[in-house]
Amino acid sequence: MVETSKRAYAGVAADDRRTQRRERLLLAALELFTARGYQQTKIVDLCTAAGVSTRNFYEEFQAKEQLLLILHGRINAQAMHRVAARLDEVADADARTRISTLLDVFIGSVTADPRLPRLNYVEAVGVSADLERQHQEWVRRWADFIEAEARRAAAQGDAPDRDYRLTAFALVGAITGLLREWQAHEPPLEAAEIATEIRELMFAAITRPA
Amino acid sequence: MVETSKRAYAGVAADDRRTQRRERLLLAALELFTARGYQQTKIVDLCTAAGVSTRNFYEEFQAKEQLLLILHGRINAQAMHRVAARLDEVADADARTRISTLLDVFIGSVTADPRLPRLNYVEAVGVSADLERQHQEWVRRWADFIEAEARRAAAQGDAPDRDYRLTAFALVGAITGLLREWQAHEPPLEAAEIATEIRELMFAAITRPA
DNA sequence: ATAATCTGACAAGGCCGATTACCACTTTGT
DNA sequence: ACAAAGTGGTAATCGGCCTTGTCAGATTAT
Repeated sequence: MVETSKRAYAGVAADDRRTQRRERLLLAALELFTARGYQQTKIVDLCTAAGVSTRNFYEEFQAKEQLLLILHGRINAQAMHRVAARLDEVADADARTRISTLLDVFIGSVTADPRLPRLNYVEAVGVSADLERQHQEWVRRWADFIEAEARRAAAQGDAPDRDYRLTAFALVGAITGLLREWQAHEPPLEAAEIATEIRELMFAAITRPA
Repeated sequence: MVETSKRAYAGVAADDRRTQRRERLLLAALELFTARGYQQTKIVDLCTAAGVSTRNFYEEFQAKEQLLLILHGRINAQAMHRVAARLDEVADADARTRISTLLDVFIGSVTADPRLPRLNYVEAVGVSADLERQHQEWVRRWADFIEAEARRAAAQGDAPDRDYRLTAFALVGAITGLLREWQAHEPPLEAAEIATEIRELMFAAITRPA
């Protein structure tokens, strides 16, 4: 498809320049998709903002949707990576501590930049079947995560022993909904209050009598 | 813009035929938007499915988006109307009964046809600024509703006296998330189980200690 | 220095779909 | 029955934007 370049150019290896262009295009996509909307963003706009030519665009990506898929995946993957890493550090803490940690890290990761929840919970919705599949896959993973914590709490006697599948889905929805609201609400909501609300809600949901 | 017709035609008043065409177009829109996706649905597709000409389309609507706005508004309005009516019937019941009623009616109304949640929670997301505004407006109304029930529960001593604003938003998100999952999940989820989960979650969220 | 190679800007081609002009046909009032 | 008015389908127009071809200039190896 794209020929591999043979030699360095402008002092930088060709591959390096290509990855730089990729990143600049992804950056521009995050900015424009969330500012004007995904549909409203034209490929020329992306290229102008990224400082590359339309020709370059097609050397790196097949279509606009690919940018959205990559960004959506990255945002989720980065958040999950951070959460998992942090949870490892509190491996043998009690349920309440672990759940608090999980949520603080997640909310912190996604509210660091308002464009992140905007992209994931607004712009990336209903775009294509592929994107819907990817969304569902991530919802499943997050639900697995929450379910595992609930089971852990149950094993420690802090929660009843029951099926937490739907509870996990509901909690993912609650988080998503609050973050979608957060990035659009006027006047602005406090990220810290969102985190508190979610923490209390999740704790109540898990410890409620079966 | 559109001239008012002066006299009856084909045995039916012109206005009647127009409203019939409107309804057929809206029906076709609900079907096609949820089956192929909003963006993928072309105006000619709508006209073919509804059995009207493209000419007729522009006599009734300014643009495709208007159909989406109307459908989105209708689905919400109808659900809210049913919920409100039903809640009036149990005006002096206890908090638990009222919340159960609220949720059963709502979930029942929206899961009666899988296309409804699909349209409202997938296809109508991130389409335009107008639609986002309308979405936010409905989220606000539903949150008001839930908040009012929570306050009522607090007044009856069934829940602590605190600020329920964020809890209400979170619960709207939980419902939305579960319904979005419901309409896409393979194998299918049971609407009744969704209703149960939401009921217990909401009850736990409201009665949790402040 | 020069040929070979690579790069990026520009613009033209081409497609798709929204919008409207036209016109043949149907219905109604006299 | 006939003229006036209303109607709806077809097809042509129009514009936007994705996609790729071209070419002049920059860079490198010999």
